[in-house]
Amino acid sequence: MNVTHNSTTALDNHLLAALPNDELALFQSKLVPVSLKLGTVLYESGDRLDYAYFPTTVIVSLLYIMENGATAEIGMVGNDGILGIALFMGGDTTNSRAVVQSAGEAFKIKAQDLKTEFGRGGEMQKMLLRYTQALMTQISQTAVCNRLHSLEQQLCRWILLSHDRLNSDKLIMTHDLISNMLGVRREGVTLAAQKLAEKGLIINTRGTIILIDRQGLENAVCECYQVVNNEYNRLLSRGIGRTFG
Amino acid sequence: MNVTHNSTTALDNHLLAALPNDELALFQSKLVPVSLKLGTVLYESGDRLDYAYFPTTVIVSLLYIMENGATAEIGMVGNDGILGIALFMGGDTTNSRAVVQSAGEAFKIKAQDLKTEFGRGGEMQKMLLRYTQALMTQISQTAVCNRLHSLEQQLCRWILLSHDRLNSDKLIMTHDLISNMLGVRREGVTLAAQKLAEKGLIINTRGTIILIDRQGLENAVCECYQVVNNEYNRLLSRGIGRTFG
DNA sequence: TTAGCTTTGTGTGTTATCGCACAAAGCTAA
DNA sequence: TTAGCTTTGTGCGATAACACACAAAGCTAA
Repeated sequence: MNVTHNSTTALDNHLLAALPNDELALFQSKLVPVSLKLGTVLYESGDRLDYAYFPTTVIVSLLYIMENGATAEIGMVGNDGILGIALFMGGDTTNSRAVVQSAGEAFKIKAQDLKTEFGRGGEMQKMLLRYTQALMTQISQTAVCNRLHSLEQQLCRWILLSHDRLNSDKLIMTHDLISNMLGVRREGVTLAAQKLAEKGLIINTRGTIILIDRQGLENAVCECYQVVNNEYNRLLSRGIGRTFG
Repeated sequence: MNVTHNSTTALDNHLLAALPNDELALFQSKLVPVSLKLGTVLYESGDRLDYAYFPTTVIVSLLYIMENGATAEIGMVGNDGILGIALFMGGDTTNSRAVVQSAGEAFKIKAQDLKTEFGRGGEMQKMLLRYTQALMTQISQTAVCNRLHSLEQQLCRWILLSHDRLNSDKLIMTHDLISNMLGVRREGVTLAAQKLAEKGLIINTRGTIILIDRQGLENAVCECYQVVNNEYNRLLSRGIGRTFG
């Protein structure tokens, strides 16, 4: 293969890992490993999608961008999911920007190949639809969380979501970037992160948040986190969150 | 038919109307007309779905309910859509409460019948998936709107969304109910509605909001409204919104 | 017509977040 | 080591929405 620095396998993506062996075998030749850097934009809002991506170690944020440039995250996709849902849902284009929030690896597949596989109507189709429903739950819970919960709680949620999709306790992420995800001011993130640090849950260093008390964060987070986690577990019968670290 | 008070036809639902005649013909015998009163709960969060519903004149809100009883709407479904997406997406249960926001008519279909039709993979399947994507856009836009826009703008948006799905300029709706939808205080809705009334866009009467300047509301609303409208038009090639009176 | 209920209107003080300005600290490369 | 850039910390006034309390107005049914 032409990319040698990708050390992950298709099985590192939960969706692919859940496929029956024979379906995955057929599919696997279409998968091309790619390495994605922080800040890479996989899709811009309105783009026609040429590829879908199955993350293994990369984490991608789905952002909506307003006319005035303000941004807010509607969902986060890591090794639990796929990017490019619009392909099989029928839209071909997306309304969100997909941007790499944490550098890492993924497998990409040509749009037409994914559509063909989906059209076959096998286990792959069922799984993609169940994943889409889980993502809808995540987006919905983001909507109500944005409405009803404090910034500190939402930051907890965001840190936990990231940590679940990461094999590390270090989130390489500035407050400024987080503020773009959460759709709040940078200073607001700094204040909230300070409060979490005072409680001994994280350590703030320049450009990095170090998670030191995962259980404490789970105690501090709003219910939204667990609701979404439960739904992923139920629909994909393969946990994220607690099944890590 | 055993229900005589339903004067609407399947074609009053945009999804059904968009089906090829032969597909609709096969399907139509499975559709049972129902009349739904304000406040009726079609699904409770966590319920297994026994029926799906195609609204013709009824409007249904999808609400998320928090542990402390607080509620917030994630989406609104009228004659533009269907209730019971989880059936074909594979979940069988839903995380939201579906509650009648404006009384009216709908056609219901047994869960298994909808699944069977979806499994056939015809135009019906494509249409349901495209609708689901449009609904995802609505939910996503709700998430960012909750984060970034003022209550007054959001009330505008909510009134316009309702009006689009209604053949009337009178929204029979108390401020208290609206506050549950928007996830804000009742007093907040009263204040915002007063501001809109001062601008001559609506008239507030007890239990009813009368829309008197639709264009004015469209000027006052945030971009979120039109973004969602455009996506429905694009995906379902049948407008809501401007295509009404 | 009156009593009771629902719905809307209003006042007061509190809190969370915002917007802006700028200082302090930490990296990086000449 | 220093200069310049990035990132974080902090202060302050403004604003939007909150919580609570209660008055006023509008319906409805005895």
